[in-house]
Formats: sequence, C-alpha cells, structure tokens
Amino acid sequence: MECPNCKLNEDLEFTRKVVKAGILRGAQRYYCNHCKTHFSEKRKVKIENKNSHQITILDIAKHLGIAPSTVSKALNNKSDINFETKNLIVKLANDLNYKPNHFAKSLSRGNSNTIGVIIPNIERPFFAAVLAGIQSVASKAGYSVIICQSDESHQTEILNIQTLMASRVDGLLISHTKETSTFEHLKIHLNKGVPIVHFDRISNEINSSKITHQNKEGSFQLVEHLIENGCKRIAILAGPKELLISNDRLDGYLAALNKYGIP
DNA sequence: GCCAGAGGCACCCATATTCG
DNA sequence: CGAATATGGGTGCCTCTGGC
Repeated sequence: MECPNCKLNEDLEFTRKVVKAGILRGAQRYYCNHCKTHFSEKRKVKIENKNSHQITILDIAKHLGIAPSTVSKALNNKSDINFETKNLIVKLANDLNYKPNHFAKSLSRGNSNTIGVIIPNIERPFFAAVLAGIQSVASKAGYSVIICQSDESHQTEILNIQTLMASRVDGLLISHTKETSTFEHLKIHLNKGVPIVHFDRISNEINSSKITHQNKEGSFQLVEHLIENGCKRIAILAGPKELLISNDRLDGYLAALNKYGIP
C-alpha cells in the first residue's frame, strides 16, 4: 500500500500515518495524516468481462499481431488490405468460430437492423398470418424481428414500446390494444424520427403510416360474390369467443344479404 | 509525388468505477 | 456527490511507411 500523494512505502512510519476511512463503492478507503488526503485501495483483480468467452476481432488481431481495424477490414471485404493478410485473418476467424457482436455493430452504426412488432393477441389467426408476412419480408431485407404481445393491455403496450426502444429497434410496427385511447407513448418516439407503422387497428390522432383493410366493404363483396355465383343460403359461423366477427364485418355481410333479399 | 497497405485514434452510448 | 474515466466491439477517417 502506498499513498498516491506522499509515495511513502509501507514502513512503520507510514502505517502510523495512514488510517482506514471506511468503504467506498466496495473498495477500502484510507486517509493519509501526512498529506491530509483520502485515497482508495486499487482493485487487485480486474473484473472479468462477462462475455470473455466470445471471440472478438481484438482476439484475432492479438493472435496475428495486427490492428483490430485490419481484422475488421478483412472480415468485411474492404478493399485496402493485402490478399494474403486477408486470407490469414479469414482462416483464423473460421478456426476460432468468430461471430460478430451485433450489439457492438449497432453501437457503431447507429442502427440495429431490427424491427419491433407489437400485436394485441398472438393467438388470433389474423395476427399470426401478419407476423409470418412481416418475418418473411424483413428477413429478405436483412432485418431481424422482435415480437411483443400487449395482451390487449394498454400498460403492457407501453412497456413493450419501452423495451423495444431500449433494444434500439430501427422501426416499429404496431396494432393497438382495444384499451388504447391515448398515444403519447408513441408520439415521443415518432417525434424523435423513429419510423412507426400502424396496422389493422389505427388512429388518426397520430401522424404515422397506416395499413388497414376495409372490413365492411370486403365482407359485402365476399357475400355478393357468393350470391352471384348461385348461393341461395349462406351460413355465418362466429367461432369461439376470441374469434368473434367484428361489427363492421357483420354489417357488410348483412348489407349484401339485404340487397339480394336473402334471409 | 503517388499509391497501396497498414496502424491508430475518435466515435458511437450506457453503465460502472474511480477520484477529488 | 458530481465529474472524470474506463469499458465493450466495430467502423470511418486520417496518418504513416515503404516501394516505385
């Protein structure tokens, strides 16, 4: 132990002059009577990196005795690198099973290549089909998708948005809960320039992109098509409670039936 | 002087730690 | 207690070196 100011060694005189002065953030604190200053004990063991098992470009660089930036260039097919050096780096990366850290990539690039999706209920076939479509398109574009379920709870929807934004998603696709009537939790992010797209359940209160379908008109055309193709009797199956037909869709069915006088 | 190859530093950002 | 610093991985940009 040595006082950083006096630089005195740990002799008898020194031990008389330095006294323990409590614990500060896990480290022993001392007070030097000679120079009248406080100082902390240096930590002897460096805190291990929790992800130290993961191979990084630094490991590859150290192994080959070159700079990390050279490794980065080699692994990302940049032009200004020697062919043989590049081959050495790529071979070692393969041997060590190197995988890029996506968090660090998003840190430097400012984007995560990830899209957040919030749906009210994953059990509804409609949303399952929408998710399949989103996943397919996003994957082709090189994006990953994080899916959250609000479970028709406004509070859960807010928490989902906070979680997705903390994960630095590049954009958000959302279908609101039935409880949602205020949109401040979305406007904050929209004003910061985060792309937000509403689908299925939309609101005109918020100035975002919207994708919806016309239930009433679509249902009307569906029934009309059946009637014009010879159907005389039409049964409407409501299904289980969670799959009940929406009112506007039912209005469409009934309007078409009334038009053709079919009970 | 020009060019290719390589090195090194700042930056991104949140969090933990250190220090006065 | 607040300010300063370190940490993590990867990239962009600038600088340096050596060969021609």
